[in-house]
Amino acid sequence: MSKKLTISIIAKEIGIGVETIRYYERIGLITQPEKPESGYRIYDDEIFKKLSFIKRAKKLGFSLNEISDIMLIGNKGCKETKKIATLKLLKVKNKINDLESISRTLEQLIEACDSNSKYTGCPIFSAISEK
Amino acid sequence: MSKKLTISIIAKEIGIGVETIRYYERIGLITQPEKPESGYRIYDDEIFKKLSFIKRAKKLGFSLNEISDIMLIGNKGCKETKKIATLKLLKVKNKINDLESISRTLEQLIEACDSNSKYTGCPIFSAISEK
DNA sequence: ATAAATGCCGTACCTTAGTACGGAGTCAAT
DNA sequence: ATTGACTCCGTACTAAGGTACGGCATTTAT
Repeated sequence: MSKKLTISIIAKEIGIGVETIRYYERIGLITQPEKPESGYRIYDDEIFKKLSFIKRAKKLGFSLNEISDIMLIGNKGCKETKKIATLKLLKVKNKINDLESISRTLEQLIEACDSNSKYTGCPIFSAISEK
Repeated sequence: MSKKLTISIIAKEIGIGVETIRYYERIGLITQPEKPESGYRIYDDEIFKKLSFIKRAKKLGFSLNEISDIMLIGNKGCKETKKIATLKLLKVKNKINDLESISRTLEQLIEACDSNSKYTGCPIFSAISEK
């Protein structure tokens, strides 16, 4: 007989924690499998697809909530899924802009530290202090 | 007599919540001012400088913990402050890279949705599904 | 003088995505 | 048969940065 797909087998295979799977079940992201009288979860192969889907979607920056929506919409609601992705893209781009502005400022300040004579205090501290 | 600098005056002036100031005091980011027998916090002008400092440092992406460190180091520990800023810059750049990769992928997927014939399902869903 | 506004404190709650724990039951191997 | 590994469940905890609440005291304005 082939090995039973217990939660730790799945977790190891996918590369996440047992508790993470239980957590996904708790929040309804995946459904709990039928359990025999022992009470142990026994999964079928579908779980690999689902957890891999979640893993890949997470890499694309989607939150578990968004992933839940995308899975519910499925393969037929392209318009809705595109909308979710478009909103996400917008948020990502805004975030990039914010971070790039921060990055530029930090670079300048660090540069100023390097070319700093000892007598004028810390350019970074001064920049944050100054009105 | 000039107005007493109560917590709500300060909060309004700086543009943060009263609870936020209390929170900053709780975590030791700023010190609670002396309180007269009434028990009310009465601030002096210094608080404006400190809260403005915090606000600006937050805009530069520093966490409250980092801000606490930077304030403690003050104007004379440029080397240390520069180190904090350099680490932050690194983290910011890494984050930007992550987000840019996500952004590119999302753009491609959204594009694929636009040029999608009705019969092939949702390119976004497919992309996340596919092994 | 009285009512409204503001203040106090401690605690709980929020978000997101998990992680940890404790006590009990079960499964696999020796 | 017993040990050790695995599983169950519910609950609490984590990070970070706050926000909200309840009950009471005080201050300010009318």
